[in-house]
Amino acid sequence: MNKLLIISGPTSTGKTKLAIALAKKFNGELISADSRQIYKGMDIGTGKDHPKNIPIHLIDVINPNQTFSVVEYQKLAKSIIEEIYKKGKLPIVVGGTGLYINSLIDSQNQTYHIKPMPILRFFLNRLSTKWLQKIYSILDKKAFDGLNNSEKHNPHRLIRKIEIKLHVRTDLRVRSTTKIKINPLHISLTAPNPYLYQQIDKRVENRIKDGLIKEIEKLLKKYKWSDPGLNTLAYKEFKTLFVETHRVRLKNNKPINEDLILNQCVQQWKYNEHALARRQKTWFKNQPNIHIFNITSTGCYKNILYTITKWYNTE
RNA sequence: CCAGUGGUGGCCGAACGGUUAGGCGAUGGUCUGUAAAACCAUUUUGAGCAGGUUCGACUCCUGCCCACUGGA
Repeated sequence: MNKLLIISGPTSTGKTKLAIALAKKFNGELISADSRQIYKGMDIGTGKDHPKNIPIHLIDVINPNQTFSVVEYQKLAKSIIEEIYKKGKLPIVVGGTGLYINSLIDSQNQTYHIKPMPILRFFLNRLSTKWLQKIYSILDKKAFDGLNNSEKHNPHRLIRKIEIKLHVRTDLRVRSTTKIKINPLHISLTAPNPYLYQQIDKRVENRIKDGLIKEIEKLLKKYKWSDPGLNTLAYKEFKTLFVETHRVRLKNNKPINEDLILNQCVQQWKYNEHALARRQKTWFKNQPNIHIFNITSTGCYKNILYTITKWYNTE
């Protein structure tokens, strides 16, 4: 059966490094499952720091002003996986975007075939959460009452639910997208929060040194802050810095302390990365059929290798 | 040494003579076409120190300590 190896985990646990080593060992080809590295030109901030001679699929596929979503990811990734099978190699999916990974292994019960309706979204986007709740509860009272608190207050989620409810039921028969059966192994790395935070902070500092600010300047020549790509950690935190310095340059009054603002942005960025890591941990923690390894425990990599080898050698 | 200003929960920061805002952080969680997104919950009473006024003080008064600013 077609095997699919997945390496996931929160940010800065060393997924890519591990995946590269495994690709060499098992004759594999890498596919990124990273919702940010798909953007071209966002290199330092999203950490595309793997060796140049190792190709990874699904990095640099769109521009920061283009929208992208799981469904596009699913389509692209699936076709790449099939090609890799044709070559007789092992596809290795590596990344921290849990939703993207799930779209590859758990393809049942999905509403992905229901397309977004831009006009509808345009209107719903300017309504308050209260109104969205009202609309959804009118459309489907039972489903609305069944929502938990967090979903009830989440405008994004409510809009999509309304969209699904309103969609014209033409293609209700879900065309089965899975032509091939796969046998996945999901390996996920983790580490205690204090350790992760330390790694994250270190990496953040390095990215500043590597010229992140220059990269942002370059991006801003072509793109706007409101473009989807720029709503990303490592970029969005610096919006105040750029907006402030720009404003001051225009008015030319009261020199501001740029270093101070820069430091504040960097601190905010670190905090946001911490929160991201936490969210990723709670996501992966609850996935079925996942093998989680703590990278700070002894024999971790040996155990991973053992698990993979066992799976790799079965039919 | 004198004067002014100020000392609030892990941090920032309000209001107020009588149920202590809010933000950040931290922690746990939600999730199926924006996911590095968006969202939920928990962090329940602390006022520099010592007194005093008051039925009641974080809030008013006195002394001391500390910080910052200005003056000698």
